Amino acid sequence: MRTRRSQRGRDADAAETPPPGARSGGGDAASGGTRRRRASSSAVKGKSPAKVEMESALGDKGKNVKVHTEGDDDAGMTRCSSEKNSLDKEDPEAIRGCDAADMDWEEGHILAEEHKESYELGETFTVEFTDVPSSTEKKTVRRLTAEEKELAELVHRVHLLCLLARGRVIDKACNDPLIQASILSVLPQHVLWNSVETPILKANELRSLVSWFHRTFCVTPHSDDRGSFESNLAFALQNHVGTAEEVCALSVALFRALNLTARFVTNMDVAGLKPDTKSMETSNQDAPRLCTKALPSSSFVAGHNEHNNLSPVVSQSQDNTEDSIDTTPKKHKVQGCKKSLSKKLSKCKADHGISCASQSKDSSSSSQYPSTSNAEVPKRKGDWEFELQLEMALLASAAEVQDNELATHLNLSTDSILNSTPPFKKLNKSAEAPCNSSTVWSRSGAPLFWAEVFCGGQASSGKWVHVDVVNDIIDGEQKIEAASAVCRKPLRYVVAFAGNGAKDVTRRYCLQWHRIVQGRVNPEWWKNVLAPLERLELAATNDTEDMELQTRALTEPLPTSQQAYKDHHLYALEKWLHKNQVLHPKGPVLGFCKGHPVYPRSCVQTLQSRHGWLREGLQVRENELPAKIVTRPKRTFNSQSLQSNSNEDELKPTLELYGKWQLEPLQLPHAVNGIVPKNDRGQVDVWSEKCLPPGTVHLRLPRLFQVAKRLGIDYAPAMVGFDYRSGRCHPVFDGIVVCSEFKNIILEAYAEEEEQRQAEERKQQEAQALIRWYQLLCSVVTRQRLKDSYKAPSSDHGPSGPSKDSSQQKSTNDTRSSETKTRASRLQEDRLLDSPFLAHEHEHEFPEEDQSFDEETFVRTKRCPCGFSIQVEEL
DNA sequence: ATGGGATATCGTTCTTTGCCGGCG
DNA sequence: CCGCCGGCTTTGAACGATATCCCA
Repeated sequence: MRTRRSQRGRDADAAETPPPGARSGGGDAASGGTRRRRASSSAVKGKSPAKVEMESALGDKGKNVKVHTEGDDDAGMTRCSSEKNSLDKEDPEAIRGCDAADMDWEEGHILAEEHKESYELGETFTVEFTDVPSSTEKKTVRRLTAEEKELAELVHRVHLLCLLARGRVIDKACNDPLIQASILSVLPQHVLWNSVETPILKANELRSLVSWFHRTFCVTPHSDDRGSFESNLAFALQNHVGTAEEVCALSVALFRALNLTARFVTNMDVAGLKPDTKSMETSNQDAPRLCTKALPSSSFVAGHNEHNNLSPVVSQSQDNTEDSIDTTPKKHKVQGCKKSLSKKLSKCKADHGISCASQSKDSSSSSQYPSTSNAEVPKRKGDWEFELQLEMALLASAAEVQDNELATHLNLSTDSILNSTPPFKKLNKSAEAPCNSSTVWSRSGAPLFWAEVFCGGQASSGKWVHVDVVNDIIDGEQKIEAASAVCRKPLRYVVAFAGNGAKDVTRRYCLQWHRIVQGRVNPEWWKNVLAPLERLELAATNDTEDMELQTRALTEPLPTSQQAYKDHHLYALEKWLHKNQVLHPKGPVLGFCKGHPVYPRSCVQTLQSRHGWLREGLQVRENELPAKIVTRPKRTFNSQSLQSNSNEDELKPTLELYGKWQLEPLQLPHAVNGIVPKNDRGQVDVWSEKCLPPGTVHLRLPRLFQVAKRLGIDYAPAMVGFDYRSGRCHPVFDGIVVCSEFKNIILEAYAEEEEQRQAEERKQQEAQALIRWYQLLCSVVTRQRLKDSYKAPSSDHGPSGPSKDSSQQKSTNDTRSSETKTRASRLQEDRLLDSPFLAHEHEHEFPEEDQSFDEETFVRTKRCPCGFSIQVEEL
């Protein structure tokens, strides 16, 4: 048999709603009409077998016939043709004959002879496409739409503003005198540096202070909100337990209480600028990571060195006896911790509605240690981190030591635990790996909050020093970027808060700016947001770090990856230049990347065609050779322009591009004797105000050309651009171009004419209003007259007004033989009288004795006892 | 694990100067 | 008769950006 295929582009249904199996034929993007199909097929890449059932015209007893088609046919087309077959089943011959010329026919094969017979007999058969989707094509490719991107950016911006506001709240709390005084009161004297010996503070002099802070305050993943951040801080201060944010804020308050210039700094954990496609699609896969996020991450860090417990109860019991060692058997504590962890895990999973096999495995592994050593299943990075954090949590809750000196004790105790739980051996090994700062952070969670203290005394020679009391790190600014990347909280916006203001100090912590710049919002917007806050911050800190940040911005090391040079803000590789870019001058070479010379980005010049520069009011100097010649996009000439346009330059397949250094200001012919220089179409192309011939002005007012025409002033329509409608491009005109000397005359005349026109318009409107009032009043009178004429008889039955019963109405009307009306007009009146518009409190009554009839004019006058009278013209 | 090249696909940019019939 | 206005199968091809895959 053969299946019918509609002509491409004719079958709108096929183009708009392809079946799941449809895919673009041949992948030729140039073929007309492929775009829409491509867009829809991209939703589900790959094919599912399409099955089409058809019923032949002649048969009535169904017998299925399978018809297999081969090759890469457009299933959507085939489907539509089969639909049509079923529609036109009354006369298959007619279908065959009617539009066969418009169809492409596609050969198919029938499997067996008997099937063919049954087809001829006209029975139901099935067309089944056997091109089963290959495993590689099954994967769904879901790309983000512009709308989703826009929404994500909006969320990103709002989140940024919220985080900025949050930072200011914290900064304000750090200035609270009560909090400052309180924290000062618990500070032991011995941790302070000798300010007499060293009047200028150096970073390492903060060491003992930071260590004391780190030992004294425990970090919890979350704390109860007590109404205000100040209250939260007070609570944290009282109990020596708080979130990383609160502990960090307390450190800032302490530094400020000690009269140091300090800022609260946060790496804003902001929602992504681009939607997270992975999280949108594969929530199941990411579920373990979600759980990881929900787990208390910050607490692990404190536990690394400190007596930090997951359970707040235990934590508090220790707070009271800070120097005592808990004598509870380790085993109990560890088991308690296991239970609480597994509880948290199951809660976390329940919260996220996750129920997949892998997770239940994770769950069991966390509660049943012997089963964890399932190393056959390859672990993902997230799982690995999760287990690592789990282990650290256990270590933290098992820890009984007070300070670093007892670390060996800690190792012993954890060893004993881990020895009893073989699955954790592997994890323990990794925990014993060389411990640099980034690995510490990777266990503890990303560094999100820290302080900056201004060290070195004078503003000119001083320096902001990174101080992280949560992790007991001083001057670790260079490690933050790597630590954040490991913890999947990449640096994007590091903002320092002081004096109720804020400042973006990302540059200080970011070594590879080009990596983070794609994740940041439009710099212009961000700059505008921060501008007022930066002024406040500057007033509070009086620092001069801008030079330092700028220097950092300009001295970024050369990236080692070639792709990093794509749109790098400082450096460029020739291979990554855009089509309309060129290196001018070609040098100096700053270095090499995989053998390719690296040039400064400032050497990259963007080129434009002659016409492109013309729009900017510039023209190419004489005798300048094009800086670059590129292939011109194939133009879609219509037949007419092909015929009329004999200019060979216009048809050249290449485009000559010129750089800024080859240009001069546009030189256009001057207006002479009040005549506007026009182009050969009798108009002036106004791409911008710079393109106006000298001595002319562009007046953008409607109907202005009529004024110019009336005054006999030379003018030219101003063509400001093109509009593409209905497949053609149309010039767009806006206003006129006239010589400057006529500007005022024209404008005055225009104003005068406009005034007249408006007066005329007003006059017309008033006249129109009069007419409409007259019509309205007439209709009111008519309505009332009709109402009266029909209400009078019904008033006999009571004051209920006109009856809605049409038969009754008719009978009453019949009694009034003197009034002859058509049935149609009566029905109309019924509607009018029923209208709520006519509802009044007083219903007029017109007794027969109060009516008079004028024989000459056939006008009956009816009078209501209330004094209202109405005249009815009787036909 | 990472970088680079190839490929696919989607969104954006560039292109760049009618015709005809109805109606006031 | 003249001028205005609105409706015409809806431009569509190239390019840039980005995601993904595969391989070294």
